[in-house]
Amino acid sequence: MHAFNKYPNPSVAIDLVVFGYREGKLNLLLLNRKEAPFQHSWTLPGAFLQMEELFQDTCHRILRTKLGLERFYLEQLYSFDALDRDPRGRALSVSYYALINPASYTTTAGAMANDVQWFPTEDLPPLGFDHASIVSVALKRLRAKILYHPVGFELLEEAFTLPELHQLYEAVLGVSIDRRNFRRKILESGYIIATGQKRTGAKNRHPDIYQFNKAITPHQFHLNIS
Amino acid sequence: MHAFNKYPNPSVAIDLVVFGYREGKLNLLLLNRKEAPFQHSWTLPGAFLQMEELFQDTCHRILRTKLGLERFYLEQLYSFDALDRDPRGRALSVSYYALINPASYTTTAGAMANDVQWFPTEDLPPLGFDHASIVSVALKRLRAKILYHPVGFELLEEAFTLPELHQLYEAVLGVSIDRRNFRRKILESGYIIATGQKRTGAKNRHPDIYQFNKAITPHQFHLNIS
DNA sequence: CTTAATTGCGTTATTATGACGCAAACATAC
DNA sequence: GTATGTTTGCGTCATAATAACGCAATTAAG
Repeated sequence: MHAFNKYPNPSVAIDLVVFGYREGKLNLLLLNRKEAPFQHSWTLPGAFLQMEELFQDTCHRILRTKLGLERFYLEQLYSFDALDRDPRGRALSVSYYALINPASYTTTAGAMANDVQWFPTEDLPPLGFDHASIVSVALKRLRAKILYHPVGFELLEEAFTLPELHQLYEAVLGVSIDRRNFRRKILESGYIIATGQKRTGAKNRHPDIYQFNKAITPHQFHLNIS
Repeated sequence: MHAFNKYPNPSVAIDLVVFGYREGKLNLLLLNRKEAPFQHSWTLPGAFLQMEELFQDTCHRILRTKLGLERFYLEQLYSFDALDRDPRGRALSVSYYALINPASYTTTAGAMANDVQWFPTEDLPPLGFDHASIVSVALKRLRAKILYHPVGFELLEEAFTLPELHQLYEAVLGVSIDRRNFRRKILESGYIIATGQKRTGAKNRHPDIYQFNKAITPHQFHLNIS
């Protein structure tokens, strides 16, 4: 496999915006770079696209090998092209975003895992390269997507309660949503099914445990947050 | 400007899905290739990204120089990465879609303009490369976008009537929309303003002429087609 | 001055939404 | 066992949005 046009080609990086929901807040997995440029700066985990790789292959390489993540939702975000986005020379970034459940993430599994840390999205450190713009686009995309498509579940355990899902939506969107109307909308969508079990332990009423309904045909629902 | 990572880099093509509204139908501008690969096949107009170019620069180069288009709406669509999408070797495609008003397009202005032709989207010829998938993604995007964002106007003249806009929406979405409810929704959105003039010539009642309201603050409207 | 077609405006039944009330469930304290 | 404080689950109701129409005004042609 080889490139073929007579002009020189830019480098192509794949950068990942990895979202996780922790302690009631939307978090981002950032990497502390060990080498220049942006040494000791926080950046999005990424890698250069290899000649034989699909974008998804590179994403999997980063998520699995470098970070030690096995289960994730992955979607292409946007491609970035600023001429000066990498001080080493011309480098495009084809960026993806991933949704993971942090509980299934052991921080020691991957090659980079020790240099990686969760940050709440509302309290991010300065980011190297143009990664702040990438994060901004990713947040906008996630907030738009979660209103109409069933992606919230990707950030939770397989079994979850409606109050948990409700708090997740409030954290992601940054607004407060009426608990009872939220329940009605989500249940009417058919995307979640009760398991019959209840989450025990709390000192108040034990909420029902639900699961994502994999059997349902994909469709939009409308959460209509104003 | 130069690439810098130690591995060879893939070629990066920019491919354009150019939409136009002609004779009551949504059309696509396709290019008949003069050289291999896919000689004599219809393809999306495109070019290779040059080292100093932004994606938009390449898009403008294609639209202005090659096709002779001056006014257009342009938005990044998606990036494509199949290993075999170009028989010459590894080539990514960062694709954009453009909305233009075909009436403002003289088919002789650009370098490629003579090899270019409009095709209704529901009757496309076989396309070279992976351009059929790109078109499919573009159609999906346009149909989703036109429901909530004011992009329909980009396909019409500056001055247009509500029946024209109505037919455009029906053509793009491929569904029939109640004329009177459509009028109400669009007018309530505030995105169009009456000029006070009427389109003359028809043998029936002359419809009012409207313009896109550039002064309005961007917001979503909900056309809610089911 | 009809006729046929299209535009613009309006009505109404139905549905969806937002803002709540309230009892059931649970652990803890008494 | 009973009371208390808190959260969950279910339901109500006024209001807004929607879908499905009716109908008169407007125009050129007959």
